[in-house]
Amino acid sequence: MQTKQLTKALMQKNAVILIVGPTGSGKSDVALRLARKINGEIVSCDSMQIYHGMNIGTAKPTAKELRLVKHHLVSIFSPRTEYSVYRHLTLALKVIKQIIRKKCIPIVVGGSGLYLKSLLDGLRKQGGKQKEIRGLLEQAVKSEGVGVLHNRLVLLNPKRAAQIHPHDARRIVRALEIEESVANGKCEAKDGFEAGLYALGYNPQTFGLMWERSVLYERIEKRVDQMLEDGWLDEVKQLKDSKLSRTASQAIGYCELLEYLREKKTSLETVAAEIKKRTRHLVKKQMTWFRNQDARIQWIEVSGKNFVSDCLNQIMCQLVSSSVVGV
RNA sequence: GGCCAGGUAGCUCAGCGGUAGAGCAGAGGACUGAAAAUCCUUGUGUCGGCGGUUCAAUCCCGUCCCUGGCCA
Repeated sequence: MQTKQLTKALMQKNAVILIVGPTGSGKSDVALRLARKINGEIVSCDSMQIYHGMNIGTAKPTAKELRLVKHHLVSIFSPRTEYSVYRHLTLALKVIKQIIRKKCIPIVVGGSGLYLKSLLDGLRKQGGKQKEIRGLLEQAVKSEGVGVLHNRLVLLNPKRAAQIHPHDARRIVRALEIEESVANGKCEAKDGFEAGLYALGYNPQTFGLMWERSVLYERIEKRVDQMLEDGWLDEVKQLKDSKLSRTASQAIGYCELLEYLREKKTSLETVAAEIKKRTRHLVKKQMTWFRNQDARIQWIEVSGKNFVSDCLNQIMCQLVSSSVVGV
């Protein structure tokens, strides 16, 4: 099958290709090659790459790569803004629609599990962050303890309470925030649903890149060193005066490097080790998520130097066979 | 060479006459508007070697080895 035909077939089927996997798995490289081959545009599904000024540490595609293929939802917000799953879902859906209208194939790339899941399956409409209510609840966690709040949730919404561990303050606060904002009439009852790709009639094809963990760990450690060599510290210096939002400040490495710049209490080596550690934790968490959360992912075992080409071939084969068979 | 302090889980260290425990790392898991976040589960290791005292020694005594500090 010619790639032109494939593109056409994919378009007719309303296909959206998704490439997922842990950080450092090479998703972006594979996606870039695929996009060039089948006339695709890339939609980032990454909670940190949406911030401009945070490039090296979030492993964004290079300027050259960004020029080569159209990328969406990369560097579109200031690190001072808060971001959320919901916001990402609405933006991503909009962008995907536009790409298809242009007769291109959307290729979603990312490692943020929840973002991917919400994009595929949608999100319950339950009202956004209620600043005052959440603030009070967070106070209450400090003064009364999580246990008290969990008990309150048990009374208000026993079903939800049963799903959340009594120590998980963050989720308990959010759940109570929803209950209370509905009770206060601050938002509508929460039975609506924000549809995802499946419900909207798209045809998602999800591929996952899976490495042997120890090999991926090695890649990641090298990558952190490389980022520092590439001037990550200078990038962080630029951010020094702009207060990172609650969400942006969660990005691995940025807070650590800012602290290092502020008061050189430890060596850069120690900071680098800490960054590597957090990244390893991330990889592990992502692997757990993808392994258990979504059975629809078509896994591709990755290894070796030519993994980008190998992956690309496998994905092309799968796409061809699925459009011939007619998924 | 002398004196002192140490040698306990992969790492940092608690402990103490009845054969051990925390934090971190590692592993597994959860996940519905902060997700690169948040939370849960999981610890047998010649307690440096060898001798001795004791019913019993990681713990006391002797000795040897190793590490750090101070004095020569």
